[in-house]
Amino acid sequence: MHLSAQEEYGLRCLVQVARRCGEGPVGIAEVADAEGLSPDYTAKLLRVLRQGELLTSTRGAAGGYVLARPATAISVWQALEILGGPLFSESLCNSHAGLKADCVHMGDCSMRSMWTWLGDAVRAALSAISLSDLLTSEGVMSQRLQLVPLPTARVQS
Amino acid sequence: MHLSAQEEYGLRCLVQVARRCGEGPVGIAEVADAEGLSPDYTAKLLRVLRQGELLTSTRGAAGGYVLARPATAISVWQALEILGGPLFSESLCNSHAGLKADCVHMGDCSMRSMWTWLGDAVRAALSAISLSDLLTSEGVMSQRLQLVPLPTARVQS
DNA sequence: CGGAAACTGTACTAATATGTCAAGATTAAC
DNA sequence: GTTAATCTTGACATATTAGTACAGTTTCCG
Repeated sequence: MHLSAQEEYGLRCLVQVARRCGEGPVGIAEVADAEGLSPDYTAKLLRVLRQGELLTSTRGAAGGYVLARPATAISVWQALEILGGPLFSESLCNSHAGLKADCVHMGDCSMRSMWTWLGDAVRAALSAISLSDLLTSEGVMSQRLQLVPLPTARVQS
Repeated sequence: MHLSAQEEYGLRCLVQVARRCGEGPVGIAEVADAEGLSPDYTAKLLRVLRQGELLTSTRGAAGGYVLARPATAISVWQALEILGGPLFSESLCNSHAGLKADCVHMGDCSMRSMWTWLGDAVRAALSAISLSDLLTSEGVMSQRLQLVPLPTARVQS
């Protein structure tokens, strides 16, 4: 269970645009420089975010990207969904059927409950964090998150 | 943020062994058949689990695998850690430095707080679910998990 | 206009993950 | 002992993901 490169870098690029909100369109070169990525790769990531309707672009000289909505109205979850898809969905069952046409557990699968539950939990957690929340320092962010109790799930046996 | 094939299939193979606990060593062919995977691939997955010390094997005729510990003493998290590594660790920063030697956010990174927090939450949640919990039906599992409140994180702005 | 700045699209190469294969090693049973 | 069943290992082929390259299009500005 890993973050993909596109999710990690894509989110960082999105935050860079958010950080410059109100200063006019942000150029690819500017974001690339701020993140230490190649302009070509940065262009690709910003393109994905634009196609996902999280950014809008203006072309031509002095062009660039701006957020499609206020930073408070874009959640980390929305960004991740566009950059890498959901943690768990019914497609996991379809794509992990092994050699068979359908997964052997299609009828009844205790793991499916677990993944669905975990996916819901992660989605809920990351939906509550907006891009604007990330425009702070690590210390402040850490403190804010500490105010939230961790999900100490305990299965009732 | 996806489950890797090794995590998904590996966990399923581990559960198959757990399910046959007490019936003597479980063969690769038996697990492969139960999961609809090729014997070769199944062998690879069981190997990883053995190297991670979740299974022990006996070689030769009538050989096979058994759990290294009782099913109640193996958590889903432990299995996932062996099969695919952690969701987030310091290595994410090192491996996502872009073109630079170090990540440009090495000093201060609000996202690092977030990933650490999420990683801790997922670890806590999956550490509380044991292999024996998965030896039930989807309906029962679903009900049990419903008793657990989802982590409805809310960042205090 | 004409040229420079800047995004767009597609194709390509490189790295990683997925899954297969074959030869080797160990044990039970006869 | 010999044989057959069974795990072990490392190398390999394939698929997916990561990242690069470059020619094309749009807009600003003189």
